[in-house]
Amino acid sequence: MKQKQFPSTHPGRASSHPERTQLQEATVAGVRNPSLAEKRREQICDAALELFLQKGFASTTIRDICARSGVNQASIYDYISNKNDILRRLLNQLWFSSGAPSLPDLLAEHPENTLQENVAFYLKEFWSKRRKGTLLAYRTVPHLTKEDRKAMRARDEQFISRLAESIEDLTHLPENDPRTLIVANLVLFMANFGPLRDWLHQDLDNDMVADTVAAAIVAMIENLARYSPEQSESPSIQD
Amino acid sequence: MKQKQFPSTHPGRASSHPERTQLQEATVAGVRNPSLAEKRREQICDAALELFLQKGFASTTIRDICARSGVNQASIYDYISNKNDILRRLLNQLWFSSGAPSLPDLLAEHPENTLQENVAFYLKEFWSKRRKGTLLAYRTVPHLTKEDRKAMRARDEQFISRLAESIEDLTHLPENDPRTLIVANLVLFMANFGPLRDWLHQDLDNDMVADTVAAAIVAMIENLARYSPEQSESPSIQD
DNA sequence: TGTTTTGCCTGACAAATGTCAGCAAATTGT
DNA sequence: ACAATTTGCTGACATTTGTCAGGCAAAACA
Repeated sequence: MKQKQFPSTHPGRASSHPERTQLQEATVAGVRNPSLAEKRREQICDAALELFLQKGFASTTIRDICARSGVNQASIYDYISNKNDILRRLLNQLWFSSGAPSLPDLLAEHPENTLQENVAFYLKEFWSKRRKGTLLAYRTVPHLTKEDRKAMRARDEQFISRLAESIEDLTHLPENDPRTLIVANLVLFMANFGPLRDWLHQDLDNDMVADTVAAAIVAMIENLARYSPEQSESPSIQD
Repeated sequence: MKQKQFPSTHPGRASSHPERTQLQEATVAGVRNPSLAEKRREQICDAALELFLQKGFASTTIRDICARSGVNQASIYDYISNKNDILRRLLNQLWFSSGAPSLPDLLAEHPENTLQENVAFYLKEFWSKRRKGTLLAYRTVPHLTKEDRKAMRARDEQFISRLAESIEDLTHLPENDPRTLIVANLVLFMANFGPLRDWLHQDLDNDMVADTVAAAIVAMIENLARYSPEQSESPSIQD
């Protein structure tokens, strides 16, 4: 109940994993029953997410979260170790393990579709499954530690380099051409387009936006391929 | 010194201007000398901006701002009326009157350049002149009032519809085709690309990114033009 | 039924925060 | 040099905040 126990007090331990694939969650020993603890943590995180998106992290109080989740102000510390811990747990589930697909996987699994179709599908999935994660991440950067930011960037860069490889294949650009990286960045960025802009713009049809953006991405990639050194004439992008 | 005087206590007055073109700044009568007041306000805003971007709005305290700007904790209220007022003043100068050019103007003033050159120039200017404004805006949304958000959106939408008109001209798409609007949105969004992503990615050459993004935008627009109903064969985009 | 365990909650504390009253210091005008 | 005005500042206020100690009731167990 009272005694919390912090993870990896061994200082050398954390850095033995060179790339952490998640953010460190404090282990809290307030409540014995693990399934109950999990259930409460879910309540807490659900409430916190809504509030963080609505009012921002810093001006959401523990009292707000308790009121909304129905958990008592004292009890909450039996399930989470502090306010930042809630944020980390949220990012773990929304940023690191959101159900959003990856474009390279999609291309490999559905070669029967055109590039444009696959990209459009990818965008729609991403926008619906990662909306909140993206919003939360972009808005709470200042409240994250340097290490957490680094872990998040690492995750993104992993996506991006896989994407860059795909683009390399599509365009036949050489491996060291930085433009594949840039375009990969751009694609990921456009995948964020919906969530990030929705505070500004909510009156456009989502599917049509996705289709237009997909067309734009395809045009981008085709344009890159057109100036590839290996194939200067209309390369075969359609797979 | 002590007496503050708040603007437009007449409730009906503010809404007589249908589109406010800035955010409401409280008039503070603490200090008589207007140039001194302006100088102090600048100190305060400069310090506040750095801190807001570093630590976020809510967790930056008035004491932080005072320490950094050299203004006394009590005196600060002789120059600004409250913490939110600082944010509004910052957004007024960084969002509403940043020196960033508009792409339609650029196209009109420099018809001797290619579309790609103009777009690339636009992006570089935007990224350098509007970087902080964009970051600040996107991160502080939750702390703005509904009216303020509306005013900011209005500003953006004004840009976007002018841009959509330009794209209409370039692509010869009909006026009611929503894709021009979507592409205009995308262009503005990509103009935000640099600032927003720099917490994730700082190791790419800025100019090369701008050139590649410009190429992507041009490809997007050409692609749109290619399927325009009026000109189905390679339309003349180069001006 | 009596005891022990487990989860919940009332109440509170120390620290931090936005805000300012009222006075001291400096500047200005004469 | 003096008075009047303008600016700067010490110190403090009421609140809000994150966090928890310690007790209480219900459930599990004997």
